[in-house]
Amino acid sequence: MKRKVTLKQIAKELDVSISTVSKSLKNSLEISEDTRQKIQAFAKLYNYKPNNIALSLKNRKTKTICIIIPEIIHHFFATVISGVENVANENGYNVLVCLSDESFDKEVINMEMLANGSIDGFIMSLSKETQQKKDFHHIVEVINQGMPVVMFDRVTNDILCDKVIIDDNLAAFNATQFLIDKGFKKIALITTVDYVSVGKLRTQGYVKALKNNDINVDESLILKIEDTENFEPLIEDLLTNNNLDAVFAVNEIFAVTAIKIARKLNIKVPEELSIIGFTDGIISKYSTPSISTVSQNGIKMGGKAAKMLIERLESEEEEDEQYSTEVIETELVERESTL
Amino acid sequence: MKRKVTLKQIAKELDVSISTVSKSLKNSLEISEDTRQKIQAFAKLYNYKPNNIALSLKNRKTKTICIIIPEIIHHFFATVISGVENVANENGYNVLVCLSDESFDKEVINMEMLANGSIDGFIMSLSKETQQKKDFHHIVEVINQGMPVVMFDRVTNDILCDKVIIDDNLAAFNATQFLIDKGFKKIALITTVDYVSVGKLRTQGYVKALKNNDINVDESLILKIEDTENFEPLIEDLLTNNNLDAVFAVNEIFAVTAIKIARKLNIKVPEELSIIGFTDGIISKYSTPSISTVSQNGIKMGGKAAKMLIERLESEEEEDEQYSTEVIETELVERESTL
DNA sequence: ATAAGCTTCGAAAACGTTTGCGTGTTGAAA
DNA sequence: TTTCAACACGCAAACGTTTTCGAAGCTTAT
Repeated sequence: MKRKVTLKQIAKELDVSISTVSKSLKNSLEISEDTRQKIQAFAKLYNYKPNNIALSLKNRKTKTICIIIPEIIHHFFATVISGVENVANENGYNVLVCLSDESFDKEVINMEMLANGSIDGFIMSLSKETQQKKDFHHIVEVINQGMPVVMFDRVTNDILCDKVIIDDNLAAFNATQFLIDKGFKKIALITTVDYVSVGKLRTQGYVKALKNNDINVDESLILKIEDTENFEPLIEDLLTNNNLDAVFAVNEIFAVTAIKIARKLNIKVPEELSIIGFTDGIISKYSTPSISTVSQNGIKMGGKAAKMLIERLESEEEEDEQYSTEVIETELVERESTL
Repeated sequence: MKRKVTLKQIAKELDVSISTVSKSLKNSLEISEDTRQKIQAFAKLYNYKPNNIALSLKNRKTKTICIIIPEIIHHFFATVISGVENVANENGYNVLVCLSDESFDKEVINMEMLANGSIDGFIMSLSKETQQKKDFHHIVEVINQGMPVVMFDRVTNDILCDKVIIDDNLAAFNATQFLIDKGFKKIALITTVDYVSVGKLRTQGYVKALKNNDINVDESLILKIEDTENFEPLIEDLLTNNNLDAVFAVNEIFAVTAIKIARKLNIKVPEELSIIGFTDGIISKYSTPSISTVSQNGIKMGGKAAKMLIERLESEEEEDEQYSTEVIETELVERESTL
């Protein structure tokens, strides 16, 4: 087992100074052709690679960015990571992944732990708990230290920084309008409780679409699901007690569960009930019937977030303080669950 | 914007030496009560946190482990990451995620890039291309440098290191036996090409179960799918041309696709055809009918891998060279797709 | 032969820590 | 008054780089 070789060891072995070795390896003209070649050959032989940690310390940048997400097993977040990884790698950055598990404390701990020079910047989506508490001091602190933060998907207006989102309101509006255009009147909404920013926005879009078409907003058709809840009975009630034309669900799980329950109740999808979901994940694609859904392109979202972060990192020093919010366009993917 | 405060700055401000500050913050008895308190108060006020990079350089350990996986959008790998993250965090480690995209080159680049002090150890699952080429020099090199590597799921016997796997052969055997016990004779297998280690093992388990029960192994019932292939027509042929009793698929996608095609061909699942999948992901759970499947506990697998790696890191220097292979037990989850 | 100008290299600082050891000051004991 | 601990603190090295600057040694021109 041969440990990593350092400049110092090469220098000693070849009886030159450390600086000569360093310069030779960077092909500096200061060093004579002879010594340069000799040193380079030796370095190659021993497979010299500069120590990244030392470089990080010297350059005060780690070429590492951290992405903090609530859950990695949500397909959407996995795709975002994938997008981040892509453009990060292209630019020579590594990606540290932290999971908040929807917990405020874990989010805080992670950020504080890494804000000490370990990484160059954050990409993050807020945990539910953080959104509920509306406590963002940890993020403010990090930003105040001069570390750039890019928020995506679950963002907040209380923080000034770069953001990349989809227009949840508009996307939900469009999905609802799509159903209305099919001639449906009794359209139910299965959504999350309001403190989840995206859930709230999607609810607003749904309501707006109904109102725009002079359809009465029937609160009993709006099912707000608490996170921990066993929601299947609730959906079953919703489908049983109302003679619905269609359902708009703000995520895949709700949508596919609605389908499952419809089947159980002998309600034919899409013949008797159309269903639209949100998030174009594996479930929507492979469900039978496959689910029409609002596709948020996670890869694109992650890629954009990484790009914004890296640009801010490289531009450096200029302190734009001109934060921007990018909106990733969504797309309605029509599949089998809608007429 | 106040940049991070360092020992040096505190020292200057309080007119003491750097070492006094450092020792005070570590509550060293060398320093008088007075100075200690003064310095600690000052440090707290300015929210001093030691620079991790500097510590990493000094200690020659980064408290970061890297997990290299082929794809993050595969639910199984996402759960493994989740498991790794859990126990890593518990032990004060961070997790760097690298995606090989099933590419040999990306795997090599990632490893070489990080083997220079950036991380303390690797957890990895081989890319398909690497398995095909059987070129593991990059892994050998890393290990030879004294950096521990733990392989999981897609492993190879050509490398000596800690491993955590499931008994793919046995799990496939059990799944097949389960179908045989139901009285099925014509059992098809939908699997991957042989160079994917787990695919090969699962195929072997299937064959072994048939032979064990004196059932003729009909090669035309074994469908080996190339990665890039458009496999739907192949599965359709398989289902059309054979009057099958059951199908064993080595992953979720194959299983759910088989269901989809069966529905299209008006073959009722499970009444006329039973289907068992592999990997207990969301698809299996939310598909209709939901899919009976061999569950590999990704969380457990990742957790175990992280534990093994960290133990090796902390034991340190002892150079056990006693590598072990942990087998995570699988479980057959019965759902609606089997009689 | 000497000054000037290259070429070629090394010393040292810097990044931010930790820590063994040396040193100066104090107080008390002799 | 001298001596000697104990106490409180600073120096400096080390981790592995990069880079500025200075200093040799050599060649060339005067």
